[in-house]
Amino acid sequence: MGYKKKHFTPTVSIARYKAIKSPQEQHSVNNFSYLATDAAKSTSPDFHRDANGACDGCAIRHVSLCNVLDTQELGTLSKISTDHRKSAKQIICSEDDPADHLFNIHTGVVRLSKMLPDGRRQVTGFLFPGDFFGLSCGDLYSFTAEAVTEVDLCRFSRPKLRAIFRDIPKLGERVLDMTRTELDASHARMLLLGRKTAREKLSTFLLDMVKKNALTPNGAADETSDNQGLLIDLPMSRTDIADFLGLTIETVSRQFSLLHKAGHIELDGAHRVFLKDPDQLSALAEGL
Amino acid sequence: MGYKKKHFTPTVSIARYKAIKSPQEQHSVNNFSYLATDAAKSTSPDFHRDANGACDGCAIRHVSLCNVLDTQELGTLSKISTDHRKSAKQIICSEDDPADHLFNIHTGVVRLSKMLPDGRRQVTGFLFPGDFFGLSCGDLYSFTAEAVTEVDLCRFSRPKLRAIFRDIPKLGERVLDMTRTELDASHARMLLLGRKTAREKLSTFLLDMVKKNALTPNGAADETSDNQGLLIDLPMSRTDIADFLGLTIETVSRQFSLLHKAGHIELDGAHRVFLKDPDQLSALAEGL
DNA sequence: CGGGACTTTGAGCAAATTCAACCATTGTGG
DNA sequence: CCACAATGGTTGAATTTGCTCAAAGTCCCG
Repeated sequence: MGYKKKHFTPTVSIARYKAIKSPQEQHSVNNFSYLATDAAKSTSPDFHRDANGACDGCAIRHVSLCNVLDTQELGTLSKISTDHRKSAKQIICSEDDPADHLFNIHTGVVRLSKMLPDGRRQVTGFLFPGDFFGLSCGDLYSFTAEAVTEVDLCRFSRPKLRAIFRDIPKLGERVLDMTRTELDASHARMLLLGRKTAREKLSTFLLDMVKKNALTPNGAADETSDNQGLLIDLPMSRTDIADFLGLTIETVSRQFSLLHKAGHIELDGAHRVFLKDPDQLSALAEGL
Repeated sequence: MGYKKKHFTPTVSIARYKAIKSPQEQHSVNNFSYLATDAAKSTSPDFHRDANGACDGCAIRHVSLCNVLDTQELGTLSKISTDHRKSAKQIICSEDDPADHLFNIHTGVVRLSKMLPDGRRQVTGFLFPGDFFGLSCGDLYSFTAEAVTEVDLCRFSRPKLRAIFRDIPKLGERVLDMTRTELDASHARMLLLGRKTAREKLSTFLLDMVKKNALTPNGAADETSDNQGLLIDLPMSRTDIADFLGLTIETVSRQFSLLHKAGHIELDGAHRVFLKDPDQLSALAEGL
């Protein structure tokens, strides 16, 4: 862990550092259908607005930060938001850029990451529909956000949103609650990064993804009849998983193979995993 | 690195898991004078109250969450808080205990940590005067808090505080700001835990401690005249540092020695460090 | 001055990394 | 439509960082 890159390859690292700014590469990345509602598949950027431009019909209203608002308040909020679509691999915002906007994820998966000057990367989180990001404390983003799949976002201007927080205190409370939840999760991940073995890390990750899959609107965490096993989708690449867990792609790949050989999981391609016994995996995740 | 403890030694681990509940072992831990105000050295638990029990004279009022309140609001807050003193090594609250209280640190240093069933520990943070903790999102604490030095705390009942948040929205805003800052810091630490080498970890830690020392009331981050070098105190043990950085005590100790041999630091005992060239150390911390 | 807790240092080991080769999938251009 | 280049994933061999085990040195309080 924390092995320093010895032979620094500028092309690769700079490519990763600046990521891919060009908007045309949307191919070759799995577009998990469960991650998009039918509405979101339209070409219109106003994917979740009704005829009046209001958010009433938003599919993720019940899980996102808006879920504490009544229809009228939702109207106020919808007036200061605009909708945006990003294709897979596109950058949404970059570390050290001015933090002008807050983003709320409608469909798709986003990854947040931080980088060291030599290109070593840490993925600090994968975000799913209903999650928001961009509420940095400073004036600059402290992370880079990129689309893992095709993503639909609501974007808010930070100054305007701050004013609305003043008018609707319960919105601030809601954001505080969500931020606290994030902070708790990040402490759990520190335990993972600092103290868990590769096997424990991957087991923990798979179980976390079960929860995220379950939160997805069209919920894909398929549970077989009597709770024997779970099927999950992993939209992100092995590189993303490695950078999330503080490992290399080789180690991640090997641990997948080992979990398979040990009879804990089945693999259907690289992006679909069946957890044969979640309870047993949960024990592995804790080192038991 | 997430090496799993091979030879499980129950006595040690259980001692660490349950930590030391007995209140009488206060000896042998450095009591850094700069961490305590004169008032705090009195035996009275109401160390920062004036004659009316108000917080007007509180030495950390300007850095703690109370700094957005006027005198009257401070009065409201002081009515629902009680003061507590903990000696070094005492537990303040335990993981999975009901989260009834929020704590605000007046003097001293607190560590938050999480544990795995076999005793592996991750210190998720060191807290200094003005910091607060205990605002978990669930009903149970998600961490254990222990006194590193002798500590003075204000304690608030969570339900009562929640009511006050409703009355004084700017207090909620303030807490959100502080929580955001915490979250940013925790993302930076994920980068440290997942991607930095032992030397980079320790260098980063030392520089972080400079900032914390500077925030301390009697500020001990002594800066020599023309910015050549910084002197810092490290109240925590090598074990604490190791568990904070995801390393072993041996590795931490060796890295201290190596930084010394390389001419970057001077050591005065285990708990006082002189950083000869902070800028150079800062480069080391980033892997440059 | 003595004993316990903490820290430092040394020697060998092992988990995860680096380097390298091979395999699978997918999209492109002839 | 197929060959082939490109991207991503898997597997193997050798290396290395940081860990484990062990012993000696410090510091501090009683």
